[in-house]
Amino acid sequence: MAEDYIALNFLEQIVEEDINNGFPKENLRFRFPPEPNGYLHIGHSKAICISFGLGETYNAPVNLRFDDTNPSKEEQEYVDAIQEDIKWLGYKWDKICYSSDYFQQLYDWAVQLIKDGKAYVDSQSSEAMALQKGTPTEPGTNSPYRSRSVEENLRLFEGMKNGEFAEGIHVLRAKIDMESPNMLLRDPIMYRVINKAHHRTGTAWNIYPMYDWAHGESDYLEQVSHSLCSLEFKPHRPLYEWFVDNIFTNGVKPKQREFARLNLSYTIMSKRKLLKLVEEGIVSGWDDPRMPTISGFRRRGYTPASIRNFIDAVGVAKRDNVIDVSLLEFNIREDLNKTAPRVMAVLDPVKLIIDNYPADQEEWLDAENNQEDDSAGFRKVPFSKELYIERDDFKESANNKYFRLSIGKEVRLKNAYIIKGESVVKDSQGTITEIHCTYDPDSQSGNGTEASLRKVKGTLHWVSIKHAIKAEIRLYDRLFNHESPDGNKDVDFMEYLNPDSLEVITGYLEPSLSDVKPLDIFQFQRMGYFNVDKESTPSNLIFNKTVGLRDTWAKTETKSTVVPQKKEVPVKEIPQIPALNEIKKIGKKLGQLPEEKRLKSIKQIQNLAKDVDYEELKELFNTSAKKIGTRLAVLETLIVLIENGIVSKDDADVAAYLTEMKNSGDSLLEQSADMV
RNA sequence: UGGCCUAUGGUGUAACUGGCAACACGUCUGGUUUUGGUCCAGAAGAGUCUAGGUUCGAGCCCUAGUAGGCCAACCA
Repeated sequence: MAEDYIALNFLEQIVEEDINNGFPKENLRFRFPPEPNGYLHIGHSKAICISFGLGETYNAPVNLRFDDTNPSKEEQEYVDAIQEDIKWLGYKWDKICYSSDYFQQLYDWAVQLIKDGKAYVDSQSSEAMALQKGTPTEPGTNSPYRSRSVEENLRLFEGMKNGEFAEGIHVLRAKIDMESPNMLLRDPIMYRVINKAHHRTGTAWNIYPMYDWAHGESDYLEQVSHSLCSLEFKPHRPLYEWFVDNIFTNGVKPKQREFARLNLSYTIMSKRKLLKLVEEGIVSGWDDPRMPTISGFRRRGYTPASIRNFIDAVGVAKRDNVIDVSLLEFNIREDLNKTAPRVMAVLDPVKLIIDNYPADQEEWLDAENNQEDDSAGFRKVPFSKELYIERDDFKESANNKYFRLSIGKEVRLKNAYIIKGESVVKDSQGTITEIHCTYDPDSQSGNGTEASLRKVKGTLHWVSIKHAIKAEIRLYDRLFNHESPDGNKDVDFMEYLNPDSLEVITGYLEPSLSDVKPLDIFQFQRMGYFNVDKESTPSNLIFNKTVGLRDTWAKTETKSTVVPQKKEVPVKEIPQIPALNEIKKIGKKLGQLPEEKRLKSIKQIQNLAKDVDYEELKELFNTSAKKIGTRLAVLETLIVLIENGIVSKDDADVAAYLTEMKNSGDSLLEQSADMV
């Protein structure tokens, strides 16, 4: 039993428990309930993977339900995009549902609640109602309309439905408890009048249900067993249950449970804010490759597997989290490494001339498509006298940490020959315009000669100038410069926009790339993964940089040049820990530290001690005797306070304490106490 | 000043009815390599927010703090 235990997340444990308690497995049903008012983002993919994932593991149906109860924000475009994204992720829903399908049933139930005396029509302004609602710390007060007769409520509610009232005149409220500590239970609004056409029901309705009234009832109608949502709905749960309990007759009673939503560093996850980026033209659309939307990632070259693996790695729990983008990047690299064909492309070209290669000669050499995949085969790449290589791959003179081309040194041209740097030509500005080299004709890749097997320090990618094809290359950087762009209430997230998030350059590609199709993905060797943009055409090729290769060289290089800049801890503000807490923390291990480290820690403590209040410290005088470390820290702190004249060593409590320490039987304590 | 939730290496998650704090990313070494990629081997990094308590034994249970989050839309 113990060996085959697999760690379940807390939601899986809940389902598992329910099954163990007799809930029939075949009644399991889940749902994903997006509001069609924007595109799905990477945060939604967590919710999708949770509910659809549970569906897969239990072979249970999962509904896709559009939570379309607010006609003023919702559109068909979003309905279509959402479906495409879920399908692309590889999930299949059982039924497509719409909350709007339940408008009539919801209305009938509302009438029933009115008849039961559990709902009433309120006719105050929203301001007046807000006032009566109270605050989180003060109870609310009842509406003067709270005790309207059932008949009047019924008449008014029907009038609302029939369009007899303008928006804002009347609302239907549940009659629960205006004094509840849970604000949501203070007679929540169930229906409001909205005179706007709905994307599905047209003008049939003049009243629309609020989220809380519609959601649980929709779950119940669909017989959803576990309704999983993010943590901010936790306080809604009692309301969810109140509504369901009041209309429940038989069948499965749905159960809401909440998990922490996903946050990604350096990005925002609010649909409202993403919409703003789209509307203000900061990005080209919801699917701009810089957007954290599922469609943006798709366009950027991310694969469904990479996103699902990412979500899997992230886990499910209940605490606030910020996932480092590097985890996402790891997952896309891991997936693409296995599958992406390797090609050669030069993005920042400098001309390389092979002096001893015949001017009129060209060769078509064999190149392996993917060394991670034996079945990927080979292709031909053209080689000639004049090539492009990356400007970064040459230095006139370099130390032996540099594995690339320099004068007098040898490197291999990938899939081709070993060359040796000979000379350079520069323009008047001193910029290198040509690099001249010689090649070893016997060293051709794969021909098995001794020369071809010679080890050289590095290998460069290249393209033959004559054969190269041009392409527009779009390089992306993070959209925001701040780790949590919407984490600061005082600063508008737009201020953190990275002005350099998009760079467009021209790249030179090997000719095998001339017939690519949108969304094809390649590894440009030594550079990164790139995919063909959806706007690309054969006459105007466009590639997106999906993600760079891991680059330990770039890391060591910047490290040695930028040396002193101690990597600034990302802006996340570290709260100032009160000095005494810090001391206690350090003190805890003090007893078991080796001499040298202990002295260092004590120095730290002495430093912090300046900010310690004596009264606070005094409470620690009776720390239990077995906690040597904490006792020592307290003692050292006290000594500083005495030295600074904050407290006298003749003070009764202090003197008693010092005596106790001197006779504590611990050499460290005694030693320190003796110094006073 | 109310209610609810949360607290484990830099980050994220584990630790099954209390039993040597584990995994992944990231970081650092070294090896392999015709990608400074991949792969392989290894290392450092927390003693579980604090203080008490229960227990032979606490990350887990109890009490009290502290810190952070959520809640006062006719949004979802």
